[in-house]
Amino acid sequence: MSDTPSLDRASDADRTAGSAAFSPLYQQIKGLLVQSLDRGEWKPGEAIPSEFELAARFQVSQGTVRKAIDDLAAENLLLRRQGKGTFVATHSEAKVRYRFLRLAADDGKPPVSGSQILDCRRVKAPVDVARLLDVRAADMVVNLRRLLSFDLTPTILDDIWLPGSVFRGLTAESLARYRGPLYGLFESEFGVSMVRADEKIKAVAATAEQAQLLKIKAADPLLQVERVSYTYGDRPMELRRGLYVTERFHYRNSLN
Amino acid sequence: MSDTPSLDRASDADRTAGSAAFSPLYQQIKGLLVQSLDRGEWKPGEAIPSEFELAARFQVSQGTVRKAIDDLAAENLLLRRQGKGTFVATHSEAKVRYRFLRLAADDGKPPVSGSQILDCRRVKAPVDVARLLDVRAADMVVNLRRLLSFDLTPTILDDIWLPGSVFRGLTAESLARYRGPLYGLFESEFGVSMVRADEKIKAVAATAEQAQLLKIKAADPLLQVERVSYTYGDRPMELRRGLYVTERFHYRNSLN
DNA sequence: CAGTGGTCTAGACCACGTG
DNA sequence: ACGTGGTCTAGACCACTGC
Repeated sequence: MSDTPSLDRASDADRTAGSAAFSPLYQQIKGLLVQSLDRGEWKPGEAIPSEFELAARFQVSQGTVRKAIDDLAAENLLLRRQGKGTFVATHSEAKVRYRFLRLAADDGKPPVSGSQILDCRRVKAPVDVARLLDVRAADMVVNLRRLLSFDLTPTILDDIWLPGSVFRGLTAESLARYRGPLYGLFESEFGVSMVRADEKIKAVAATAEQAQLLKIKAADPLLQVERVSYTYGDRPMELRRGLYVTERFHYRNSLN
Repeated sequence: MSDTPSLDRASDADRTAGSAAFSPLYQQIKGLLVQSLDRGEWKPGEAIPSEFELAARFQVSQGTVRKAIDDLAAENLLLRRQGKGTFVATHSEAKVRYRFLRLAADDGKPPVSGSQILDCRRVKAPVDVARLLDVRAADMVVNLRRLLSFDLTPTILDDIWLPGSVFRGLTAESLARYRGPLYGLFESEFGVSMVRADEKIKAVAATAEQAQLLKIKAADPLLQVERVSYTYGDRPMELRRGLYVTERFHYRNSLN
């Protein structure tokens, strides 16, 4: 456990020579911290060891550990709290949920939301899904369909795909029992933390079936959002295709 | 010019007492740097003084200046280039343009783009525009409408509003002559650097007029993007309402 | 070779949260 | 009172760029 991990601490000669594998100490520390997060050494919501402890473990100065943590905090993997410690980010926090739930009411009032599971099956991965989730086409995936309502109005129709090898035991029943964000369930039940996601957004016309579920008219405009979510180490863990009714809601975004 | 700006350098006693106006030195430096950027002391694309020069000017250590610059680089106001210096970000760089142009081709090929100015007028600010641009309703604003084509296909219909006091002398003629991104023109001709923007996105059905301009059918789905852009100091400088045809293009986004 | 930003270290002190 | 992260400083050396 507390054996010293091997750092490519280049000698002065190595660095001068510009060895190919050179990378700054703090980035190597960063990698080791992500590995620890990935293997669940510290769980979401828990505190990680103090900067001085980590400095001692890795045999570097506290300042170097600090720079590694600064980076991970900027990437929202960790959360610093002055006087208390540094904590593993979790989707239980409102702040994190907000990063992944971009639909907001036009009038600004936070809506009351409800979820209805339509379907939950295990199937062989379609080729497009397999490609995006980086699994083989023969592999099993979980396909989950649900309808989210905001203020009792059907608003989001989600079609979700998950690698079957990771999400064993995920059933419509366990989902129906669970209250709260799906990503919170993934964390607590399957040890999968979503850290980052890419989205592709289009405007489309509702099909008859979609319109019926969302209680709108066929051919009404819908926001189509295709999301690929990644866990530690940039491994894709979820493909989500959502259709949003944007009559009284909008997708908010910040360009920085 | 080189007179020492006044820093609220709290005495040890002040800091212990927890004076209300306390803010870390590096944040004060950050503020001073933004002021210099705002008043055009260093123009987009130019290098700012070295860390040591700034440290001498502000009477702080180089490390403190570094932290201020780190923050501004993270916010994309500045751009560090090892061995060369630190530069003021500019919309002439592809990297910056990409942050503000989110529409990408589904097949990944970068499209050839063209712009057609439909209209450029000065009018009294409508109330909603005045509110978002933080100007009085009696103030004049520039209203600019244009049609962007990607690969010769009409794709974006923009309705742009700018504060008239800042954008004097902006005419359809000067716009027609200009090649390149609008934000580049704002920088070079009006000294306005766009740094950040907020967007609200919906799916809507095209009106007959919109459909005609975009060469689609009436009621076809369109991506409606309302953007407020901010310059240094979070001052709103542009309201842009865009309608995107997302038949062969999509709006890309990253959730971090 | 000189100048720039990048990394790493070490130490002092402050602010915050908890006993 | 103690331990945490936050700020500030000072100095050494590395990597990259351009003269």
